[in-house]
Amino acid sequence: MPEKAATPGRPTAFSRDDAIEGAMNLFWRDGYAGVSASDLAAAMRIQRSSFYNSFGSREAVFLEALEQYSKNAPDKIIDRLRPGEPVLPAIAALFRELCRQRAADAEARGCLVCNSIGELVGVDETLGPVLLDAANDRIGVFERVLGQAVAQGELTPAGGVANSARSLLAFLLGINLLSKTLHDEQALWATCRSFLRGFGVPEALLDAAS
Amino acid sequence: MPEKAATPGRPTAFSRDDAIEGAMNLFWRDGYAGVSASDLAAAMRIQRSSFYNSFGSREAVFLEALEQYSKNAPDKIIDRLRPGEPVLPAIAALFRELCRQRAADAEARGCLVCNSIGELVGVDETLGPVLLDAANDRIGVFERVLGQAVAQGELTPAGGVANSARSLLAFLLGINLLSKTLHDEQALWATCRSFLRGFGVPEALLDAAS
DNA sequence: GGTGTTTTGTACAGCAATGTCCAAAACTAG
DNA sequence: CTAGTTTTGGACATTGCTGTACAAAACACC
Repeated sequence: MPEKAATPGRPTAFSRDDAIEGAMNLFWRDGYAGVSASDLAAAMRIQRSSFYNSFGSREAVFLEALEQYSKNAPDKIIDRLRPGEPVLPAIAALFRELCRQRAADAEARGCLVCNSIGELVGVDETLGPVLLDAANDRIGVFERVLGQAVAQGELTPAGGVANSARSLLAFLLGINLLSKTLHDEQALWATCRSFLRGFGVPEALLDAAS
Repeated sequence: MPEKAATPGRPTAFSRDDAIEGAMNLFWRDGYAGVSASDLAAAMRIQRSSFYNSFGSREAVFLEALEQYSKNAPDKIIDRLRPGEPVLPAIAALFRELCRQRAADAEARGCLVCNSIGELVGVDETLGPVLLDAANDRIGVFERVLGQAVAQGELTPAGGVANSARSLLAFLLGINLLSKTLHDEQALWATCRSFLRGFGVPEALLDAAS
């Protein structure tokens, strides 16, 4: 029961969740380096002192924003896949939904995680490894579900499951980047179809996802 | 004959080409926002005033650095393709060489153009459109050579040449991003092979490129 | 050697970001 | 009402970056 926890002291004048949401949208559009503590405080409509008091640092907020982002990311379709469930329709649905969301974003911000990998891996001492782990986790998930697909007879990847998983992630990263320059949903989806066909997804499943 | 052009006035105490090269390496590793005019001047081993005098702005140097980068980029293999020449071996060679270069980079900086697209498109008023054009140009080149491949009977892309070109670019962008987190050359190449196989490149050509 | 031209070193003022500090405010518990 | 706790608004000093200005330096040409 998450009632108001009856904390002592003066209550915060802002919703923490809304603040993180606002921070996430800023990072998403302008990147980590492009957002200052002042920007964050302004977006949260609080003073900088309150910001430092409640969050500690830009870094900490970024990590919370990343978690917030991951909760609503299109990839959840894959994460939720149970043994026995068909895999390929979920993969097709993932890309279909991705195209929808990326094209619907008027600011064409792409994917927060992909953007951050490009910006921070190898550059930021603390955040870099976090994003590296995120990438590797995703490869792990893909390997798992692709293994499941093979076991269920949906797929026969010639180069092995591990390489298929990595190439799937590479294309996913790429389409997210490409969505910054290509805003037409149908063109994005047609591009994904082209890839997925070669990947081994039957035409009928692609049609079904359309 | 590019002799010393016998200019009037005091000669510059630094090599402009070396300076651009140094700037490029900085932008490559730290991104556009991560490099200040002071950083650039320091890397060029000149004063900031000389920097402003010779280059004008960070933006101008970045554009020159981009051109410098493009001259040595792995994609040149494709640009140089002539009508009549086989296309698929060149594509395989492109990715093979890409894996080599990305894995050889101890700093794992990925691709300058890809990084910059992620950082600047939709964010920077001036540089964003430049990078957008670069992406579209690349799609154009891919369309052209894929059309050539079809005409020469090397390939039969089911979804059409345009979508194949875009998916090729998407994967290229993705593998460049992925190379920031995956430094093993063989793993990268195996990932590319997995993609290229689905793309329609015969196994024999992939073996030949290895 | 003198003149004209361009780079160089140094300095300057303006601006924005950072992190910290503190008194006042707003609430809870007793 | 009082005591304890936490947030808030505002202020502070520090730092780094920006763009410009200017005199001195280093060259070409005549």
